[in-house]
Amino acid sequence: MAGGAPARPYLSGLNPEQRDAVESLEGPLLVLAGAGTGKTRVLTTRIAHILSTGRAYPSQILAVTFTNKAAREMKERIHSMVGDAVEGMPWLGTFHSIGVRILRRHCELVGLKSGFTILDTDDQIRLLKQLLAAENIDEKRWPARLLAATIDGWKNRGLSPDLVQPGEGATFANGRGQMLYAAYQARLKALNAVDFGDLLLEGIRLFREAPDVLADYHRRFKYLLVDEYQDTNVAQYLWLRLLAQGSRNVCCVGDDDQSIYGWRGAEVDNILRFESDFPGAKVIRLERNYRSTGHILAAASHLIAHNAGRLGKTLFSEGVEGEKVRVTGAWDSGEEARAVGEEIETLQRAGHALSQIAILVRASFQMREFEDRFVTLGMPYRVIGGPRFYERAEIRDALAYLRCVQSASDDLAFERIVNVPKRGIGDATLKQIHDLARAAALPLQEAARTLTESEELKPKVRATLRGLVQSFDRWRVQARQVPHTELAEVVLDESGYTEMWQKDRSAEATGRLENLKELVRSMEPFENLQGFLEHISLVMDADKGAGEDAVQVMTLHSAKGLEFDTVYLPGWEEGLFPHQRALDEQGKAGLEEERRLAYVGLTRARLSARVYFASNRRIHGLWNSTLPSRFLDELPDPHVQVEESKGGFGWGGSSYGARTSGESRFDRTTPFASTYDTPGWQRAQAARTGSGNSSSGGFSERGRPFGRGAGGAPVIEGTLLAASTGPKSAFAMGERVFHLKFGYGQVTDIDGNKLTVLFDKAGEKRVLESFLEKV
DNA sequence: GCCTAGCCGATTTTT
DNA sequence: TCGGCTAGGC
Repeated sequence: MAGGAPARPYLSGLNPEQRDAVESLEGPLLVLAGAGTGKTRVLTTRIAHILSTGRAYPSQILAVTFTNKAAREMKERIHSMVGDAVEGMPWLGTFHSIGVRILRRHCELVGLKSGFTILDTDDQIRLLKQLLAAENIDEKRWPARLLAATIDGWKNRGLSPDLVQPGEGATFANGRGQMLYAAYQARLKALNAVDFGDLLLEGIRLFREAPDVLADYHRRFKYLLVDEYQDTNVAQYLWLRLLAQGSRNVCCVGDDDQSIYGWRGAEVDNILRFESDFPGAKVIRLERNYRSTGHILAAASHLIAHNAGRLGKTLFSEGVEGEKVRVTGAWDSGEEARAVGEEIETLQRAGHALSQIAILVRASFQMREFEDRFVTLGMPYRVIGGPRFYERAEIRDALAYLRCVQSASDDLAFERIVNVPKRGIGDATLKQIHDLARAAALPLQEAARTLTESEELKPKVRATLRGLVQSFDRWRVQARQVPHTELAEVVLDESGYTEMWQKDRSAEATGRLENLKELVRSMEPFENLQGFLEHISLVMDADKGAGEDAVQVMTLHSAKGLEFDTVYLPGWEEGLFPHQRALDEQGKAGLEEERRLAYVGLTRARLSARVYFASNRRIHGLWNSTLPSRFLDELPDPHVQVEESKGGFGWGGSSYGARTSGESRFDRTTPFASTYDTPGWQRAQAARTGSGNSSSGGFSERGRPFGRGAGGAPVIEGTLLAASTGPKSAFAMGERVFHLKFGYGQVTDIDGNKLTVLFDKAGEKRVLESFLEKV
């Protein structure tokens, strides 16, 4: 086979480094893949290469990602290269889904029974609340959330209760943290349940305590691949290292400059240490960027160069220089949103696809202002992130019902729905059920049954509780007779759950009912209820409405791995970005992670990156005067263009031209001199709203100083508007031009900064001048 | 057992 | 400023 060297079409089109990364199959390999350097392509091609050279069967490849989305995409891309062979890759998935898969096969070895349940954060917190109550710990002072986070932190670091340092265990509830952790683990075992952290931790324990099991996996996995290695935490690292000790053919792909999840346990150290962890490891750097234009790449590279402790990469591109990174100051967050909204309208009129425009914010509260603006403008937008489908209350309630049907011993599920919809079974009754359950060592459902057979409950409560228990009995019988989707409908109807939302007059109720229908629909591909439930806790994200043409609004964190033609980066102000808390809690490390976040933001842009900052922002309801982010000063002059916000009031600082040494480009040169209730401000407010009512605005009573300096742009709106109409086009009719996406073409019409170009390949398009290069 | 007024806290998020 | 959660009244 090797001699015949059949044509390998998938290898063509790879650059030399990428090709090296694909073909270096033996031994440990670290691929340092900068932003936009074709990392996913390398991973998927490598798998295709392993398969098509016959070095391993699909079932002998372990490929791990962090998110289901990444796993799905990888699967799709491999499929497009090697076809159905990918169907035989059971070990392509997230750390957690592979973790469960392994645990399910050997659960008895770690003290779990088959069919154990996986708790999500919500269940986890309810469990911890019970523990805290049992220990008489004031939940006000020591919230269950905090304990959950602490325990998660320990699990992320691979620490079981006995390994937690006594000093650390003392941090929660006056030294009872460790004890609570141990108690929590004991409760989980009793419930035959695990949480997300356990999926890895118990796996590690399994491998350590059952060497023959580990050896079996060593024989099985000939090749291991890990995506986003910079995001792995200690537990994932340990888990992986144990598995990789077999073949040692482990390939980790990542970018230390894009490590932005330190706060949830990711250890950049894992990637920095790779070479010492895996002696003889080969390191390949992917530095050729295929995504962004020259100015954007240069700006991002200079920014990230301010971080110490990097492995260091120098990204370069062979593309056009493109447009400079634009930095725009706005007076306040409202003006920021208005300016962005206006720009997007212009782009839209020029034929720019809205789905190729993204607004990336540091914190989700920033989204609101943009949403409000878009609603006013009638601009289609889509918020990415937020509560996911399976996290919604109605979905979890529905799932809890189904879990109760599936397993009469699922206490957490029973507890969740015993009084949803309200049936008059309150805390007092629940406590009785609990007490009996504990005393008789029964599941809650059985304890409830026993209780209804006694005289202890009031007749009314007794009847409803008995009704519920009998319903579950009935549904369990039906589960064996009707398809699981039908069963779900029956359960939701007969339990009164659907009715509860039908009666609800609130705005969200219709959406919730929709979601319930969607849930039932999503059950269809599964064979039975059990199969569905096993899957649901780990893999359930509805990627609905991805196709529509709308502006994408999301946090910087959720933008990682994505790319857009035009990216807006608002809110670059000290305190917000870098975020004050990151600085307070993590110091220099926090600052560097924030800087990586800025780097991630900039490198999402293909053609245009537009940074904004506001001089005034409302935080927790109070107006604060803010300073431009230090990151702005770290953007190199030659690649940046600084502007005042159009059609507004600017940011109130000096003009940016005169920068003397040591001084920020954005330092204010004039001290605060005025207040919100100056005639100028009121006139401006009136002009802006068009109402002419000078008492509108609502800021005046605060009497905050504002920083409009004499050196700033003119205050009168009209002046700036006139200026923003812009100079004549730099292009001439008939001129040859280049566009990064459409290629070469000829200018056929000029309308301000919007040009019509007849492209050689793409035909006639209306495009913005800034996307064009002279040739 | 349910309803509602007041209090507290308010980055980032996957599984 | 706003929303989620808790305690206390009915």
